[in-house]
Amino acid sequence: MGLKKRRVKLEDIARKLNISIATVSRALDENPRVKLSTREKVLSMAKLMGYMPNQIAKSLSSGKTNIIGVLIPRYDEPFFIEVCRGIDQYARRYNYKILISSSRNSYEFEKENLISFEKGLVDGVILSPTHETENVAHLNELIDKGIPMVLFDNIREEVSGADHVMIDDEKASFTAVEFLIKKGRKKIAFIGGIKQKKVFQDRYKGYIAALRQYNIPIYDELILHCNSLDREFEDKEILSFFRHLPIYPDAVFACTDNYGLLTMKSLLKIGKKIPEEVSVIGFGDLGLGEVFVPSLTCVSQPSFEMGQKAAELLINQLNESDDVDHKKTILRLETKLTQREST
Amino acid sequence: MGLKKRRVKLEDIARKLNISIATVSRALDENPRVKLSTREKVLSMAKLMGYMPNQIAKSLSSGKTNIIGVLIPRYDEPFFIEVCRGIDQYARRYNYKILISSSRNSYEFEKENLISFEKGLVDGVILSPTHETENVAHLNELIDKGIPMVLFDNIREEVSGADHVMIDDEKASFTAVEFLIKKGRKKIAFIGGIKQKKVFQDRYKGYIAALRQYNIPIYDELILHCNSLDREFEDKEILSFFRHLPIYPDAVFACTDNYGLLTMKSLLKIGKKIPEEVSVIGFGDLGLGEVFVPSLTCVSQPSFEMGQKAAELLINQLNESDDVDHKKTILRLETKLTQREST
DNA sequence: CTGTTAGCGCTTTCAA
DNA sequence: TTGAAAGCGCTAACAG
Repeated sequence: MGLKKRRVKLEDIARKLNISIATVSRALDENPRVKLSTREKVLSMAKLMGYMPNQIAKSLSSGKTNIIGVLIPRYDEPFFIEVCRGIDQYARRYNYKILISSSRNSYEFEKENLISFEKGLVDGVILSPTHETENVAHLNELIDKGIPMVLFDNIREEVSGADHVMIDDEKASFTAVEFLIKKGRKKIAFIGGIKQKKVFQDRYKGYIAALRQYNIPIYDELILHCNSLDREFEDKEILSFFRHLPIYPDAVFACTDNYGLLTMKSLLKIGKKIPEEVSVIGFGDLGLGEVFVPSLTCVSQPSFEMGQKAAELLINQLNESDDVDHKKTILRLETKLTQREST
Repeated sequence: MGLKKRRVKLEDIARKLNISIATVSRALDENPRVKLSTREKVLSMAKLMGYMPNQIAKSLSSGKTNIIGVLIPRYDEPFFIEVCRGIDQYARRYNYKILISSSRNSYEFEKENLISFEKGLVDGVILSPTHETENVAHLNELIDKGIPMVLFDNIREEVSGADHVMIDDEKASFTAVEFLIKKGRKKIAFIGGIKQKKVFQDRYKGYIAALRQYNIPIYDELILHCNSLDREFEDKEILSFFRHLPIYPDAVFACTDNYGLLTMKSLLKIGKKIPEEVSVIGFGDLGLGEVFVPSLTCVSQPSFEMGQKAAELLINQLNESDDVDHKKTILRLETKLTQREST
């Protein structure tokens, strides 16, 4: 207690062994250019003295931090957490750590966070731009400064220097709505998210495309683009939507699981039977839908895998030599429809 | 493109302005010992040249990284994410970033992660030990090496050098069960978590204490200590428990919200009416319980605040001078019972 | 108010 | 196979 022992460093080991710092460094690196006996001496002395390398010094010297910056729009969205888990799992294998930040759905915070990523703490960045992000100059700037980037979820194809990981939202939605149609549903409501987000635009397109293809009438009154960014307000917005419908849907396609659950909650409140009177499909599939009674049929999105793939792409970029121009990769992952009790 | 511009550094600005690096450094620091005109020159030149400080170099030189390491047992538990949000929100105000890792409920991974925290990347650590963690030597070791630590959730009072943030689990449970008793319930089941976790032990104690105090019989058959560490198995374990009960409870006190939801799901499956035939109370309160139909009454735990407080305590420690011995703080936060439809 | 200089702990040429 | 020494970019003590 109190006797704050100074950290052991290479120099200490070197002195103890009467050899140079360079040799100690090499030995610890398992560099074959060190005599085996020397290496062993160093290794055991290091252990004996409780040597612990200084990551910061290493980074300064090597120019690599082995940290990946991850920027998500919000923490309280299981999808993003799941993606982070995937990133973490993959990154860990390659000795990278992840530094997660939230842009809290704000373009300003996003910029702020990216600036802090510019300060050399991270080797690369994985991010999902906020819905507010119209101008992507800050992203391109970062890339120009030589910081590799991978985008996922709300991707922006204009960012030509970044890799992209996505799903085919339009197709997935089409399939989900088609499924409802084939079950004989004719008045299918749509609960979408913030219109500025590409994923929501695409899911809407898929919905419309399916209705068109099967000649199902499109009722504007059955379409809601949920604008709330806050759990609490989403709740109210959706409940109020279902309370005041002029015509009643026999199915609902919701653009997220959470919307799907809130939809079911609203319907149950109003006294509708699910799925007898109304079928409901969600989007995401992160465990919540499974617990609910009735459990929620939904488009299963490979969130964890998205994270893994994003990490893989980023680490690949990090290993590319600096002087070849990066050729952009766009990865489209598969989704599937998971059928449960709500349809 | 391609022309990977070298990063601007202090030296570049200094040379351009024909002044010393030190002056540039001071000017950028808003150090008052720099003539105003010089500072302005430096500032505008820095902006002009697109200077961005190198965080790593700063850290090496200053001995501070402004990073807080956070170690949680798992990511897929909203409680931990919420705590992280709290930490993040507070830390951010003091210019700290957080580096989150998961020990994946394993003692070995916990040790591994702590070792990586020893490498100088973080200034301090906030953690919730895993249930497997019996020996806490690795925690004390880290503290001895001068790395401040704050424990939360599954705290270990033996770790005398760390601050603790907790709630009074026993009291909170007592109150919850008492509430059920006062509603006239007499056969109250208990769904607990891993027995090795202090929080679950305490919640169990509170449950027993309440029953004793009100002379309610304790049925061993109505007590389940859920051992699963995995969402999927928890589900099965609980469903099977309720399927095979010899006597039927008129209330259930579940030690987490998730258990509460799974309990309701099981009960609904079996055809029980909630709350008419069985009341259910959960523990945590992180939004899920609110969506479910019926919504879940539960003990509201201030998760976000726990994070904030943990960060506050840690940052306080970081600001203490190194040579005074740290006096341990134990913070106990308030819980409350949030009544919803399930009781 | 400003400059000089010695580190921070490690990596990595270059020589020996 | 090893060592000496020059950085990596920044801070801070000291001198002026």
